[in-house]
Amino acid sequence: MPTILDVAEKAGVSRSTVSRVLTNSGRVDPETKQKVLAAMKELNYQPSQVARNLRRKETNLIAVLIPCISNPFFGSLVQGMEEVAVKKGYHVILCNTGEDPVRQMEYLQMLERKQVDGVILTSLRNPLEEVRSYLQHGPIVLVSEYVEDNSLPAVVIDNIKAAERVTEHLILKGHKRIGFINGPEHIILCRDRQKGYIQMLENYEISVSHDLITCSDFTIEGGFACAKQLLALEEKPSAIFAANDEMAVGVIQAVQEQGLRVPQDVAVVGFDNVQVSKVVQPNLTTIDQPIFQLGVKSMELLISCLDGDVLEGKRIVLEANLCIREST
Amino acid sequence: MPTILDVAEKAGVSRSTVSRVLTNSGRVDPETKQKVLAAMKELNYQPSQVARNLRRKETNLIAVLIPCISNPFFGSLVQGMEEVAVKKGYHVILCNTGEDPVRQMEYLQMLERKQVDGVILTSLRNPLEEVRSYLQHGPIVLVSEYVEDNSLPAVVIDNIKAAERVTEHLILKGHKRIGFINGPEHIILCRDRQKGYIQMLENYEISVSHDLITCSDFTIEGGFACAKQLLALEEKPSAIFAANDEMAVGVIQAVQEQGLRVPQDVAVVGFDNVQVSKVVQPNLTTIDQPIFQLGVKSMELLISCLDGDVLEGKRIVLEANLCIREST
DNA sequence: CTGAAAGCGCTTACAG
DNA sequence: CTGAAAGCGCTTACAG
Repeated sequence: MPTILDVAEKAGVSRSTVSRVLTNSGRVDPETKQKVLAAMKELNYQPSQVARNLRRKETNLIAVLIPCISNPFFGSLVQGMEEVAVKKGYHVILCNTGEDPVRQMEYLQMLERKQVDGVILTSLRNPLEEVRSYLQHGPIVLVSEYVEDNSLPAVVIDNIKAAERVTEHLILKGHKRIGFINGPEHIILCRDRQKGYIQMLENYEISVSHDLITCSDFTIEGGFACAKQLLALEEKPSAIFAANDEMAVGVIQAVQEQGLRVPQDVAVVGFDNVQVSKVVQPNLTTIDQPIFQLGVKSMELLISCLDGDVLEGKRIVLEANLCIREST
Repeated sequence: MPTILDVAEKAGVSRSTVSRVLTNSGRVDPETKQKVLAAMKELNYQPSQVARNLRRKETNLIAVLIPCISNPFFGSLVQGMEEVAVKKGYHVILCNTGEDPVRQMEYLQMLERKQVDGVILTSLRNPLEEVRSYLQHGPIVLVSEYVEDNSLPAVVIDNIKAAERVTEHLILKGHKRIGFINGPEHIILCRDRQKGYIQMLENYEISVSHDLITCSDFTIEGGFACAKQLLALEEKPSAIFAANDEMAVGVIQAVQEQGLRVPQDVAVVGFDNVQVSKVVQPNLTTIDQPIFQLGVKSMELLISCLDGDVLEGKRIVLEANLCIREST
């Protein structure tokens, strides 16, 4: 592989000069520049990114930590991030945590070892203190996740408001016994969705019944199991709100398995508006989460940090609308 | 940030020695080692990966080029790759090409610039010659894609055989007019699926009717449009085989929109066995492609190349079985 | 406008 | 078992 020195020799200049044309910095005589360019072409020269990185103390790499890339929600999120990153001269290192706190910390160490310039987190599985200690090595941005004290910048939707909308929609349709299937409770956005659900019931002076509130794992199977449990209650719910679309699909399957109809016997609402919501029969009423945009904005935010912007505690909130289809 | 020199000073040794304990190479007096370890701990030292990379001329990074990470098929594929990579001390750089040949070449340049040690490609959108010219800079492995001359190692399924199985299954169910909706024809695996379809028709001496063969883009909408076209024929097909599950979902929607039933009026088969195949009603008969395993094997193959194995032209073929459900 | 020199933070023969 | 020295391939003040 030719190095910068080979180019310099071939062009009859010093490597400083080659470097200048490489980085387009400093004044270079146009004629000299042509000679250098010609030499580079002739040798088929490509600068070593690693050497440049060591010198400049940057990597142009961003670590993106997500629970599971085979989940379409995270797929869209990462897609948004990647497009922005490439446009700005960065690349994305994909880090599947499998929700494992240990692996999350291992990936965070990439920041410390100067393997990446910054990190985007989609879920916080470790004490905030510990995560924050990595900030000395580079910026960290949260997406679809945030911390109450705003000590880390975040890009989110208003999950409380979204869940309120869903609940109000069901109430206005005449439902009073509304089941709720939440995701894992350690996730703040799940707690928010539950808050919104409860808040809106209270707004309409509907008593909150705790046997109607269940909790699962964001999978079809999980939603199915919770729905069976809810449908086995003395006083069955006439509507079920699941905290994501996959679980809502499981709910529909459980309802139909009991010989009941959606929405006539049980109305169902999901959350996210991923592809399955338009495939399942009946099509799912859901919250249209701007997944791709969440990815875009989070990467833009991170890169603006890297460019020197200070935005401790900045929180960007995107709009998420209710998308009414056949299941309610 | 502390460097190796800071550690050396604190421990009262040379940086060579620190480096030796860092890399666990060469003989180091146990006592000296303890001193060094203690100094590292005290300074909270982490070696710079970039400096090590420059010196060792490796990056421990793999570029994975895929058309679109928000597609669950590629999500599962990448998940398999990432797990293997991390286990072996590598990280994955995610490269979304959007099927754009120009972007594909740009990403390939990462190999030349020594930003990555190797590349995995899921689709070849550029002349083989050009892609092969990058081999001088590092290994390239294909997955779910291959080249006829085996000049690049590949991990695949036997798409001809799989399509034959599908077609035979339909024939044995009594179907004689079987529509086929293929993916983009420039993709070799699509050409193979079509070959299998035609081959099996010929085996059973069923004439191949070219108005029954259509071609689309692997999306639900694309499958829907092709199905409408097929269903508008004078002699309608009694079964439709789509080259992936998304298009098969579109087929089911088109059939049902016409007031026809699946499978009684039109049987439908997909390909891949992704999540939607179990959500759509009726559940889809499909080819169960070992997606995650394709990812695993391709990364293992690439890393074995990096470890020095020579495997030009190696082709690994995984099993893919027919998964019969309600749509046939 | 251009070059000589130092330095980014490691690793690795080579001596001892 | 340990250290001094060279070097990976760039970039960047500093002189001129």
